[in-house]
Amino acid sequence: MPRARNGSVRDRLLDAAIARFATRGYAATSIREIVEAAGVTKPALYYHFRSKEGIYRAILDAVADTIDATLASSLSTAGSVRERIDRLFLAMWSVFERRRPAVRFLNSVFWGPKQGTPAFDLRSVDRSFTGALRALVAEGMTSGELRRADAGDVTRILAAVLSHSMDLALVLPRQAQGKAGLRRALDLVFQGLAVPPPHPEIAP
Amino acid sequence: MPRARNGSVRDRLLDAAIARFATRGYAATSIREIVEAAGVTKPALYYHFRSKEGIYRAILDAVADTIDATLASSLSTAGSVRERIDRLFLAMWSVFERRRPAVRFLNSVFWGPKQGTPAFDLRSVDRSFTGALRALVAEGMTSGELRRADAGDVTRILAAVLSHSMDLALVLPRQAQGKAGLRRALDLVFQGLAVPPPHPEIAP
DNA sequence: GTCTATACAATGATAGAC
DNA sequence: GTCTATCATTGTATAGAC
Repeated sequence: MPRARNGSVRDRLLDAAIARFATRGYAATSIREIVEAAGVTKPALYYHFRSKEGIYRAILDAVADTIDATLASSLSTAGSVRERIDRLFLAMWSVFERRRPAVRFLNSVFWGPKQGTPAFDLRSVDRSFTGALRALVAEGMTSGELRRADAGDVTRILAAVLSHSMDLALVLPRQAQGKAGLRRALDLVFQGLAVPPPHPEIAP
Repeated sequence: MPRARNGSVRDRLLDAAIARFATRGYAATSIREIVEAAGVTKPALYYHFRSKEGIYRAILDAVADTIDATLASSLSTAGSVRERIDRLFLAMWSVFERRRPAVRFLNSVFWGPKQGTPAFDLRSVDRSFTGALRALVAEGMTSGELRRADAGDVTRILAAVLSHSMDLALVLPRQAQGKAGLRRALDLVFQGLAVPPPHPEIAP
């Protein structure tokens, strides 16, 4: 007999599937596990999502939409380029904290092996984010706020910092530094890790 | 009838399993796929590795050993801290290029969801690398070569750059920049992305 | 919309011959 | 060491009652 739970059957199925897909992976998660965790039976899942692939797509669609919306709403042009990059990254971090299992799942789909899943193209989400960041970087170079360098290189470094912060929080929480650590990391990459050489004007 | 191939049956099984585990994941890869790709039958795999888990462990053991050995052999104390960090990273990049599928698999085991696999602790490999890098960072701060900051923060930034370079090469090869890109990224993070403020000594 | 019961394919693993 | 043949289990999915 199914156990009574809060929320609609559909939402409980989604939550259960997200949790399992995120921690055990898509291929290793069975329909049986999902429906038991949701407190329903198999036909309920097939009624709402048609197939295992169906619930997979529903999850990815939703989280991709969340990210796109966050991106769109955090791209105001107020402030310096540095301030706008900070704002973008902290908005992404908030999504990550609010929807941790879903973001973890999306991350594993994007970077991980194809676990017998049909192609679900997340590159458009990546392009939206990378494109926005790269535009900010290019603007910073034009305005003289950022050092002139390859805009792609700089974009990749910034993306690496955000991505690695999330990965650490997911896999090695004891090493993770949270939002404050992300801020410190941004400070460091903008400032540079090396001690700067003496300024040319005061050299003999 | 099994197809004749080069190499021992054991090695062919390992190669086939690595390729499948790296691209499709552990859980989504069946014994049948592995043995067919290797040109042998199932009992051959069970003879050499006892179980699916056995071949999984054999692969991870081997690649973890390779990384540990690379780490140990690239830690000479010659040169500046910056030169030694470059040397360490480029050595890791070489392992990555030589054993791309195996490293990809190891990466997915470390960062990805547990795909129904028993615990295989790769944290010791991570600690070896992170520990060596962090020691270099601390030395650079003591000697005045690196800006004083939290050594953990700096270590994480450097690790992020290496990790993200590899991830890009695996998943988005068109965006990846290879070894030269890794060098440029290191230059940028040491130098800093921002234009430095005017030197204090020449300020009014 | 959700259930009970079940169909049917694929999987990990093994016995026993050679 | 490697094969053929086979097994028990698990997996996705569906029919039909309510």
